[in-house]
Amino acid sequence: METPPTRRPTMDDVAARAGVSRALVSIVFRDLPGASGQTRERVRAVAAEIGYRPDHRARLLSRKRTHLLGATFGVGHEFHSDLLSELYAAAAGHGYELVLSGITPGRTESQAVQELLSLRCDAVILLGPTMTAHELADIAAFTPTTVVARAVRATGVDVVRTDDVAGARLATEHLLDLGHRRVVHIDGGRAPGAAERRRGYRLAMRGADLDVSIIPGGLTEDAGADAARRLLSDGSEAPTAAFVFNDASAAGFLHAVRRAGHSVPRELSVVGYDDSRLARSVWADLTTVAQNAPLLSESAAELAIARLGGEPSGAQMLIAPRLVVRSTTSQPRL
Amino acid sequence: METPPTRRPTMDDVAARAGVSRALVSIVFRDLPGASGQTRERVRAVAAEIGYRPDHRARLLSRKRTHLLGATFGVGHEFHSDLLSELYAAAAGHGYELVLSGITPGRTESQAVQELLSLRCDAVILLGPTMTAHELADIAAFTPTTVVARAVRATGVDVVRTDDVAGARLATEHLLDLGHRRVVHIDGGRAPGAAERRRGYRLAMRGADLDVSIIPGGLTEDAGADAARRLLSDGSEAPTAAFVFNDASAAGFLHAVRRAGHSVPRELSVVGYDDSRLARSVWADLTTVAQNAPLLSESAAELAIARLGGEPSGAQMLIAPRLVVRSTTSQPRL
DNA sequence: TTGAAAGCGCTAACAG
DNA sequence: CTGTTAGCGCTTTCAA
Repeated sequence: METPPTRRPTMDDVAARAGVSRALVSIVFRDLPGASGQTRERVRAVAAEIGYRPDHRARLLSRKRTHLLGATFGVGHEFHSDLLSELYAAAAGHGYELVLSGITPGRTESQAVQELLSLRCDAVILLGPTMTAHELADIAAFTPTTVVARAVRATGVDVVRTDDVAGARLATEHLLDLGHRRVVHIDGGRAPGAAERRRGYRLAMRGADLDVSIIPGGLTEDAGADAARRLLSDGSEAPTAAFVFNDASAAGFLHAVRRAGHSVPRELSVVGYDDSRLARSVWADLTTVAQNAPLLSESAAELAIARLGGEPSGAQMLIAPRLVVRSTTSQPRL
Repeated sequence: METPPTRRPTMDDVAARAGVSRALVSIVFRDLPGASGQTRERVRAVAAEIGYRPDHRARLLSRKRTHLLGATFGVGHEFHSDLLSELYAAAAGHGYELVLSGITPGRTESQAVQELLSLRCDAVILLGPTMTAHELADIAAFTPTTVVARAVRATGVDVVRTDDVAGARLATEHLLDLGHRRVVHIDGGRAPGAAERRRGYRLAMRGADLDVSIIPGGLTEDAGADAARRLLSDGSEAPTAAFVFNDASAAGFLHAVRRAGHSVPRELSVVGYDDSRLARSVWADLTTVAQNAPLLSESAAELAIARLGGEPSGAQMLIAPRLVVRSTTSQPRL
């Protein structure tokens, strides 16, 4: 076993040892034309021998374009993780590298973005940012900026997001198609996407000439459970189906409903939103609406890169979601 | 609104405009002694005015130590997310910066590590790596390496992990303390940690002079459900409690048991492992064993940094887990 | 094909 | 307190 060298080998070391110039080594490592096959092999062999790896920092510094795509994401946010996986693939597919910057309770969105900017990322992709349109515009003034999964209009920023109106329609119309007539919506209050989902629900109900009934909800299991309790103790005519803002809330809702002795889907059908791990669990096995993570990511990467190519900004791209039918929906009991 | 400049301002621009030397600007931005309060203010003001931000790449390149801590993690891995949050805090607390490198289906562990190495991170922290001890040793030969949440012995690498033997004992003894005597363990096969958990279970049972009964399981809900079905259809005397390898498997187990008409915890107590989101859901509300993510992360960061200070490698640090009692365990029915 | 020279934007070590 | 002088390890001309 080799003893660790005091200094990591540099391109010069490789060049010297291989008996060529440093520029040549650079060419070989970037797979550019300008070196004979023989030379290439020799250079690579020498590099491997002395354990040389190109220094990323130096490379970035000397290039005009860094070919770095920066992405901020919520650490622990399930959906962001899905997006990141695809983003890695999309970036690589376009010859870019992805640099991550996580947002945690102790690390603000702004800090996360600043890190990416000081690395001189060519463009930044922000997953579900919560900052103001103004702050976003400030960032976009210096760096091509693409926002994913949030509806905003800010000068200079591109937006890619799921068509939540369509998603809510999909969910609601699924219930209507099954024959339900009294369908309620447990909403997400002021959460991002909540307004769109209410709208989609309303459109579907009105389209079928049915009464709209929106119950205040939230994003958590507790919120869903609360809504269920209120709904069940309500004197009015009981609904036969509910479309809930997201999976977490739907899970709480589901649990409370079953707890109260009602059978799902026999007495009440339930649809969630997000297709999260929870929705897929054997217990919930929830009918839900899935966002198209691969397409969202691919589109975001493409938009960002297009901007680098001089494309004008301001795109607002809507991606269609799809319905995932599981076991919490069925025809209403006669 | 200002038009975006063609070229980002550099330290020289700030220096020129503030009428000072570049070195001074550098001092101001690094908060080093050697500049008057007045000068500091003026420099900062000018910098803000022309929109200057220090260039990270250049900074890294010129420093001997990069003060970068690299971390690889499984994108979408819930527990890794917990660790990352804490790692960000721990790194910042020690004056280091954290660089993330994600592992996805399309991006191997090795690629992820290589990226960190080519950024010249001072040290790398690998969350639950699956590579061989040999591969780990190869990395550690060049860069201080700390492995988190996996039991390995590789020359040059430090390891921080949860004491799974203790965790399994905790879980089993909780059941014994409640008065259970027929306690089975649904194991995790060859998964990391499975051997330790079997061992902890065995120790606890033998310590109480009880019969050991280990049922082959796995890591998924399906595996847990399968194990439950096998257990229930088994002719032998039914157990009153089960300690399951992890929360996912426990959830599947739980569901299958209830499906079969048995009441949890009245007829059968269940304990999981991990304290995942699933365990906390209103539905499962699973008694489980929680790893100490903050301490794991803090320890990993400290070990890594200690190594940079010349500390010898090879530490094997065990962190104590803790029991989280929820609603799936109770005294056995009389 | 190859080599020499000039940066990229910063930090570091000294001399004023 | 301030300025000068070297690099850090690579890419990028431009000539040979």
